[in-house]
Amino acid sequence: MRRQSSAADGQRRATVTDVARLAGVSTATVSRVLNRNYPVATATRERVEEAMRELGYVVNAHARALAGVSGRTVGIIVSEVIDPFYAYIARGVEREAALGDRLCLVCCTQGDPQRELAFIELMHERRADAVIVVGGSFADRSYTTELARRARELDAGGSKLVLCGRPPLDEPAPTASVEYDNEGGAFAITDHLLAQGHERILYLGGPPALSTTRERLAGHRRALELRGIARDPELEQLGSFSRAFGRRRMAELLKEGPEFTAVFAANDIVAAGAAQALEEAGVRVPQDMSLVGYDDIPVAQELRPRLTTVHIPLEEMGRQAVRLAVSGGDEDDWREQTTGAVRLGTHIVVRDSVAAPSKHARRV
Amino acid sequence: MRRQSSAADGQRRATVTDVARLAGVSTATVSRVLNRNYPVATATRERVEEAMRELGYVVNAHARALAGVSGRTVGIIVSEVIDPFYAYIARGVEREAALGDRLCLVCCTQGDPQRELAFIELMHERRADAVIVVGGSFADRSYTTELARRARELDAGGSKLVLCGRPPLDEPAPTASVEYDNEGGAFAITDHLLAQGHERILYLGGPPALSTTRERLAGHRRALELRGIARDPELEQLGSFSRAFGRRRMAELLKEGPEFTAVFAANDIVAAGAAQALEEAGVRVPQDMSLVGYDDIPVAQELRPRLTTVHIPLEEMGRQAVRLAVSGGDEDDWREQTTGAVRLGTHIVVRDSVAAPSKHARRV
DNA sequence: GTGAAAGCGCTAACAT
DNA sequence: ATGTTAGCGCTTTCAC
Repeated sequence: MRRQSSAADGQRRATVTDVARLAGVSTATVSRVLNRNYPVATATRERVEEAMRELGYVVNAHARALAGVSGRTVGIIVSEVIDPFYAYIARGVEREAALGDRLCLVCCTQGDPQRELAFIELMHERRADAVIVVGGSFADRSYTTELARRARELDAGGSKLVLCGRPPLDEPAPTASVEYDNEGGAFAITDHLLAQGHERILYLGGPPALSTTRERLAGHRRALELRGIARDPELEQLGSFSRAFGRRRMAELLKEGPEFTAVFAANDIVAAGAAQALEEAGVRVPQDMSLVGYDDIPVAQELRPRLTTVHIPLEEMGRQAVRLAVSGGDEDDWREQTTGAVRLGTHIVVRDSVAAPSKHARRV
Repeated sequence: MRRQSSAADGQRRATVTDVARLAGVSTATVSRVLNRNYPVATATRERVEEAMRELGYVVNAHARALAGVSGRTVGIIVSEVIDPFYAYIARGVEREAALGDRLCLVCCTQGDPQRELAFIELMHERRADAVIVVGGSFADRSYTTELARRARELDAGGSKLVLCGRPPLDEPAPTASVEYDNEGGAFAITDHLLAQGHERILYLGGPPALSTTRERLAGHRRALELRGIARDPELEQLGSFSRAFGRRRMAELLKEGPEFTAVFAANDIVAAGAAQALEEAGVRVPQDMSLVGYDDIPVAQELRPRLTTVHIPLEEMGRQAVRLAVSGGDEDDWREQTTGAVRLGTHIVVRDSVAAPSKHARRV
């Protein structure tokens, strides 16, 4: 015997057939009142609706999807939902999806590329209209190949893989992408520091292999070069994006490291950690040391002094990601291949954590 | 003609039938290698797997669900994903769901009860194994009735509605619930203030009609009573849970309001706003004014002075919510009705924002 | 305006 | 170990 319901006892949900019988009509009619996409006599409609109410009928989205209508779902894959960077993007995705009457399937990789791949597959199985992978990626050859394969499979089914906040695949593959001017933001904020007279700037944090780090570092270096400042490897202290890293490394460097008058933290979280280390070491910001971050998440405004950082239109990125992937909701596709790409701007927001370098030695 | 695919061109995804044909076996066999729940000759299995690879076959979760297997989905409804309170719970839900190979459907109500109801329906349509509604609720009669109805419908289908961080429905309904000792936490932290000698404590923020507010306020009042301190309506300044509210109302009260030596912000966000107003008014924390919050989200540690607040096991609440709802994954139900309820403890975490009231007038 | 019937892709008896 | 087949619940021609 087939298991009718997953619960302990064998209740059965009402189906269109039940509704049809009770209302004395055919299932086709029930379907028509359900979808209100076809004329149905008012009297009939009311009888059907009454029957549905009486039976506590709830349409089965799986059956509906199987019968050919879109599942109205978009998948979003982030590394961590409590990280504001991802959370804001997720919010944009959710809101835009909701506008198109879509629900979001979300999952967290916790930074594991293998999980990311597995989740893409899971969402494909669920026939998501789009699968949005968010955040930087590691430049691993076999990983990229796998990703491209998934993109092709998805595309072959009329779905789309969207890269959000990461560079396109080397390999050609049918993906859409939403980027932000990462390199430009890093360039701008470094230049801001340079303009204040800083020449020895510490770049702190960020996983070395992550695209996000590579791009920010590239912008930073370009700004240095443009002002004719030699790059000092000792001043590039990569690591991770954690608060703990920012605090620990900053403390170590303060104790025994190269000279510098400003810190460019790879993101605001790292900046928060660095700020704490600075505070604990009695180094005043910005008088003794300037500090900037990246991302402009809420903590930047909570720190004292308030953190000068680079703003990224995170929520908008999320929105664009779904717009790019789902061509106009119910309407028929207005273009052959919607394999688009958008690139949003970033800009620095000046707050209180930067000042001209102090004349005195910064070493305590 | 039926629309085979939603994309511009009419590609068709490979199905079990295609795989079966290419591998020269029956669809049953394909299904068997797919679910690895039945013996299949190694040679056959390899042939089938090869065929799948060749065809880029990806199983259709809808068809599978329709054929009787669980959709392996849990729904979670929060008011806002970027709010750490919800985000941490969501993380717990996601992680626990992932352990059972389930994906999360998440959506945001932005505080609108109507949207909440609508989302529950949507998730029911998708046959989620459980639907978890997170956060406080408004004590609206008709809303409660509707919620109870949804709970019954869900239950009738073998699914479950889980109330997470909110009190049970007045009306009897088949729901599971995960609560935290909200009243107790409020009692404890108020008592902490009282023990330091504060007698005039301002309770600031929180929507008056929200269950969360009611419970916290109740704990606050109980602590006052127990110490024989008369309650002063002027010292209960409810409002919202926003940072902006905390800042604005605090500023107003500082200018022209009742006397008080300590502030109990309804949550950490409000506390952050209040802290800013205090800072702007030149009132020092904790020397001139003590300040506490509720929730223990990251900002509490970022504020200076670090905020004394009440810790809630948010992530654990999320985990419990799914455990309660999904009885042991694949195994058959080991109990009749899993309509359980758990209540987790809260505790205050003492940091640096509280001191004994100053002898001098606090008014500036 | 409404009904009959053919699938959609998969799983699970039931045979063999 | 593998094949046959009957649904799962819905939408959608095609008739009437």
